[in-house]
Amino acid sequence: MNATGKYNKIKQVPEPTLKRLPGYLYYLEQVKNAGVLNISAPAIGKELKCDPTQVVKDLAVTGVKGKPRVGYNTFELIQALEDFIGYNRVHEAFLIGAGNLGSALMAYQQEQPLGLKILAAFDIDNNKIGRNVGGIHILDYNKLFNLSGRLNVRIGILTTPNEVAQEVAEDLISCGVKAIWNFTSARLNMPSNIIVQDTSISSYAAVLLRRLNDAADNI
Amino acid sequence: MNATGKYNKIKQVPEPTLKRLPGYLYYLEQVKNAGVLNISAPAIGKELKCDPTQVVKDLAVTGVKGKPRVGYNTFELIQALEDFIGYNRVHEAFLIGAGNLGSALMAYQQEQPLGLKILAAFDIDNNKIGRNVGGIHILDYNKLFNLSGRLNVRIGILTTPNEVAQEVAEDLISCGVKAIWNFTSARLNMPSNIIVQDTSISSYAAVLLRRLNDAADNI
DNA sequence: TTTTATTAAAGAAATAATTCTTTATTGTAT
DNA sequence: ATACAATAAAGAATTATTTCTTTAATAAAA
Repeated sequence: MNATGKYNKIKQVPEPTLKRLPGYLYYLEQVKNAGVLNISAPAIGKELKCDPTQVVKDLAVTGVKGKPRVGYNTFELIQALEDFIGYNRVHEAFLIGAGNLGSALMAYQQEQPLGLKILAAFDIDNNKIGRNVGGIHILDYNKLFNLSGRLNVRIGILTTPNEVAQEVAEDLISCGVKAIWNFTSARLNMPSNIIVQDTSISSYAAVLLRRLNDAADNI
Repeated sequence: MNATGKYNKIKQVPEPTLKRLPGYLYYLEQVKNAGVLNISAPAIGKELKCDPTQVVKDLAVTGVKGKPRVGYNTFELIQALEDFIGYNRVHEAFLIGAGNLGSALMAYQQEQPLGLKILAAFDIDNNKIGRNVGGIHILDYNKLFNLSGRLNVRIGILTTPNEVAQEVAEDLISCGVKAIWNFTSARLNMPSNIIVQDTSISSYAAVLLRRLNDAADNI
């Protein structure tokens, strides 16, 4: 039962749509900076090389209404997309595993906002502990439990070696984390109420390599 | 017309399947190291928390045949997966943009093989040029054209700022690159014969944030 | 040897996502 | 004013992907 008092089916927005939203946002920022007040779905579709009706459907998830012959209000659309994704709220996160990938993410979020604020990073390597990457301190992993008791961090970023991924993920949820952004290749075994977002770089590499191979086969 | 002399529909393997393959491979390596000679689809499915028939369908793309009541030969399956993805061939790549993300990828591929060999990285920043990350030299971007003339590199990894992504991508294809692994948020405008693999970190962040928000709505 | 349980493989059904079609709206031009 | 063209929105059809069902094969047990 939700706030409206009705049992309504939770119609989750499809993942492909969600993934396209930051792309629209990036383009719309450009458009806004160019001083364009209104933009139509066909115009967006043409620029982003995708179907205009798909643009309309994707943008509809934000609830913003466009006007025929005018399009959407650029500013309103940007605002709505940011709201919908969650960029206008503060999402605090811990990062575990300050290796290459972890450090990169810490540095990256400085220049490219991802909508989350990494409060601290944790590692077990004494060479890393105490250092600072992208404004984020790397702390001893043992301090995770103590620190999470005081803060209410709901997002854990997992950039550890594959071997310890499951173990660390379990630690994170025992610290109150509700969503895990998993960059390892390990498939995590988590309770159903925990959100796991797998982002395996090697998966993308595999797709690329295979597609290249397909192309070579069909010359 | 292909090698068999028949016009057969190029049935591309679905992207979701391709993305799952490295996961199987990672798990199978573990299993092999544990000395297990045969493994069944239900066993894999149970461990990886996915449908056993999907495992069967996914593995079928490699052409490996399993035996009823026995499963698949672990070694044969690993070999076939590596072959199918393309890990057993050398895929040379150039990386453009040795910033945070680019450097991370260079360092990362040392410890976590992605099936490709980054021959060199390029940047326009004099502070980066001449340095070495993960065994890869960072060269002046102007040298790209000269170097690509001598080497036959088919993969370009794009980790530049969004603003120059399109321009650099065009340079890459004029250098003979056939596939672009695009880490920027820019939507690239490329000829249809060029393979573009978009891997936007912010897309994943967006999905995670939204799902977390969905969960909060339904408490 | 015969039965039984397990499993891969192939096909069917269901679901999810995209693309296509129609309708209604609205600003612009006549 | 009136007609026209462009466009958002809603729904239908198509396509892709996943899940379910059936079948056939095979090793192990009786």
